[in-house]
This record gives sequence, structure tokens and C-alpha cells, in this order.
Amino acid sequence: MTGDKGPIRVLVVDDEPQIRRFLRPSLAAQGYEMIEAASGTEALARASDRAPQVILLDLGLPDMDGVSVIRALREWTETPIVVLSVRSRETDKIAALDAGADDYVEKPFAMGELLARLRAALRHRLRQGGEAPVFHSGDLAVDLVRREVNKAGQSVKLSPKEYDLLRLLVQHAGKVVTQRQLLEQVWGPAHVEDTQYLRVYIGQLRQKLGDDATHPALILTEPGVGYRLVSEA
Amino acid sequence: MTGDKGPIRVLVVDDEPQIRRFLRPSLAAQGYEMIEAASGTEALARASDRAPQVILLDLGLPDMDGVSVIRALREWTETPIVVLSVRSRETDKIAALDAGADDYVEKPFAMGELLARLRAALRHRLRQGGEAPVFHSGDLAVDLVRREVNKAGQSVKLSPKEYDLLRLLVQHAGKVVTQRQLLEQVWGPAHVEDTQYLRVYIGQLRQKLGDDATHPALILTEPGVGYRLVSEA
DNA sequence: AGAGGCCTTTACGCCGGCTTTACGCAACGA
DNA sequence: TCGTTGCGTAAAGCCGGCGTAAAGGCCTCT
Repeated sequence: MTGDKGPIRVLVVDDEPQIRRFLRPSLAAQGYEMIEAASGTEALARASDRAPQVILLDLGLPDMDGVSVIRALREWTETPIVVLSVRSRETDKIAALDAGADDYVEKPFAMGELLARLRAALRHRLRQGGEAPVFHSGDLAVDLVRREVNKAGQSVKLSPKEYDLLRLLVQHAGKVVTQRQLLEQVWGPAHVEDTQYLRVYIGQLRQKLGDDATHPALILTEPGVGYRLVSEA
Repeated sequence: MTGDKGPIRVLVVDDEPQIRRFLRPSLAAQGYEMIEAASGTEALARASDRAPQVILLDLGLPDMDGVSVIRALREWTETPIVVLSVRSRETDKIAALDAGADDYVEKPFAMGELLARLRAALRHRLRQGGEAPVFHSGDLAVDLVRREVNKAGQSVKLSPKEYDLLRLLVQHAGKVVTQRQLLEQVWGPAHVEDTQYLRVYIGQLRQKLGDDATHPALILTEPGVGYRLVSEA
């Protein structure tokens, strides 16, 4: 499941550190999280393990040809690729675009335009819907895109706080989420101590989801630590 | 709907005949069928009745602002738009891209590069099947092309704001659209807090569409979050 | 000038979610 | 055995969000 919550991740591939330093504040100002890679092989590794939503790629890399990087990426992912290059030769552009790049921006570039092209590239990903990341556990199904919860085929109505709580558990399914984490994310940093909230709302969730607190099959209590949603298929 | 057989149709929007004459042989050589439009209103008409797979748009049109054309198109179609313009100001590019354009090429341009960018734009919407431009849910029918809303066969008259609101819900049918999204898109960024607008207009929509607020069959309320149009098959 | 449509704004009743309090229970250590 | 601590459940009151009606102002069209 692509847990596409939180900030949008942008993978910046460039071997020049000054370029990365130049981009970082501008991307951060837009609320993006910037991931760096200085070589082609590193780019492929980061694209795979960090799953960025968009890739900014310089063609002049030390270890691989830029077009080869594009082709390698396109073998398994359709993440938008915006090429950022000093090469202005038309054949370079054509090669990069036909290899699967989504856009081609020449250096030097205006930051505002680059950000606009980034937004345009991100739109493509959004529009084409993609697979709905639906979480399943037993007869529970949680669709984080549609904000829909089903239990044994029946739709379950949740209040905002209830849903937020369940969403956090789903996003960390199988792992323990501490009480502090839950309280901070749902009720805000001012209520990280109000564990009573948790007991009340976990109880409401269990009731609506048909889970028995003494023998829970969905939401497990880790005493003194937090709660865990079973991630079994 | 869009029986995408035969050659790929490219809509070229430019008021200068010599540009269109210049493009025609190159597009024909690639096997494209070229449709022409010399004004913004003609562009909107051709986009609707010829259903091109991609649109090449010049921003300097005699009757309408180029960005308005993009916005008007994006109200009902996701056909890729490649802007072709002599304007090189950064703000022009940003405005066009953020209005929904997929790419921005400055004149003069190299034909090879333009064709490559055209191919890149076409790739985006390739996998995306033929989108039905008329939305159905129960006995409600919304035709985003003709800007027409029918309920149980009867035409429904909507005010501009009412229509915008319904259009957004249709474009995200099945998914929850947050109050902020709706307010920003319909009333502008300055009114993202005026949730009262939403309650009034959602109420008007429900009344005109014959939906009961207490037991809604069309427009569902997600308390504290937003609204959702049921996307029943 | 007049009429009508549309948007904005105000007022109000209602319902439900959130918070808070209270209490029972089980586990654990002294 | 008793006290302590943490967990689960029930219930009550408050507050805010939601839906509805309606009035006033602005605009356009006649």
C-alpha cells in the first residue's frame, strides 16, 4: 500500500551538491520533502525504497547516462520524471522525452517555472487515479482515499476523531503505535497525556467494528505502550 | 464513448494561418489528423464535437485569454494541453501550467522537440480509458460538456455557483471532497473558512436535485470533513 | 424604472460529537 | 491481603457543526 500521507516526496537527482542546496529551501517552502541522490545507481535505489511522488533528474550523472536512468525507472514505475539539464541540444530532449520523461527544463531555470512544472507533473499522477490502496484485515476494509470503512460488507459510519484514530492504526498496521503518537496526531501536542481519550475512542472503535475488548481480533492493546492493528490478510 | 479508432486527432488552436499551414505537413507525416481552430470559442467547440486526443494551444487568441481557454477546457475534459506561445514571461508559463496545461513550449520551437513533447503528453492519458463525459448516479445525469444537469429526465436549472459546486463533486465522485477544497475552488482562496456558504449551497443543490438532507441518496455529508457524491454504478 | 435572479449574510433550532466524570475490573507488587 | 495502576465501559452536559429559512443588496435584462 502506498501510504501517501504526509508531505509530498520529491527525489532530486544531481551530482552537484550546490544544485541540491539551491533547491532544498524552495522545495521545503512548498511543503515538499526532498530526497537526494548524487548518482544514477543511487537514484534507482532511492526511487525504490523511498517511493517519491515525483523525480527531478539531471542528465549529467557520473556513473550512468541520464536516458538510461529514465529507461530503468520506466521499467517498473510511472512516477513523473522532470528532466533538469544543461544540455539544450534538441536530440537530447527528444531522447529523454521518448525514453519516458514527462518534461524537460533547461538550466539555468527560473524557480517559479520549475515549481509550476513540478505541480503539472504531480497532477498527472493524481488524475490517473491509480489503484485504490484499500487496507484489509479479516472482514474489515479501510479505503483511505474514499475515506470509507466497511465491516463484513457493511458501511461503518465513523466520527472525525474515530476515523483519524483508525487511519493512524491502518497506516502503521501490524506495528505498535504508542499512546503519545496517537494522542499527538489526533488531539494535538497539547493532549499527549490525556490517555483517557484513547480508552474512550478505542472503545467506540471496537464497538463499531464489532471487536471484543477482552479477546480482540482487530485492535490489540499493548499495555502501557499503545495499540496495534492486526495486519493479517 | 470516444471510439478511439483511426488516426490520432490533434486540435491546433492558433489565429495565424501560417502557423497552422506550417504544422500540418509535420503532423500528417506522423500520422496525426489535424483539426484547426482560429479562436478560443472555436477551440472550445472543436474540442467538444471532435474530441481530439491532444490540444496544441497558442495563448495569443483574438477573442479570449489563453488561460481562460485552458480553464474552460479543464471544467469538463482532461485532454492533454500543450501550450505554444511567443510569451516567454515566467508568470505566463506559471499561470498556464497551473490552469491545467500539461506543457509549455516557446516559439520559435524545433519541430522535433515539439513532436517529442506531443508524444509525452499523449502518453499521459493513454492508459486512461475513454472517460464518459456524462456522469450518472441514480436518476441524476450531469453532462459536463453541455453544462447540463438532468434529474429523472427533467432538466434542472442551476446557478453558476451551484453548478461549480456540483461539478467539483462530480469530478471527485465517490471520494470525499473537503470543505476547504470546495470553498477554495468555488469561492476562491479568500473564503476557505466560510463554511456557511457550503451549507447554504449544498442545501440548495439538495433541494433542486430532490435529495433529502436527513436521508441523502446523492450528496452525503461527512461531518467535520466535507461532502461526497455517491458514485453508484 | 422595475423585475427577477443570484449572492451574501443573519438568525435559529436541532442533533451529534467531544469532553468529562464516575465506576468496575484485572494485573501487579508490597 | 491490600493498595496501586492502567484499562474498559457507561453516561451526562456542553458546545459546535449542520440544515433551513429569510432578508437585503447587487447585478443584469427588459
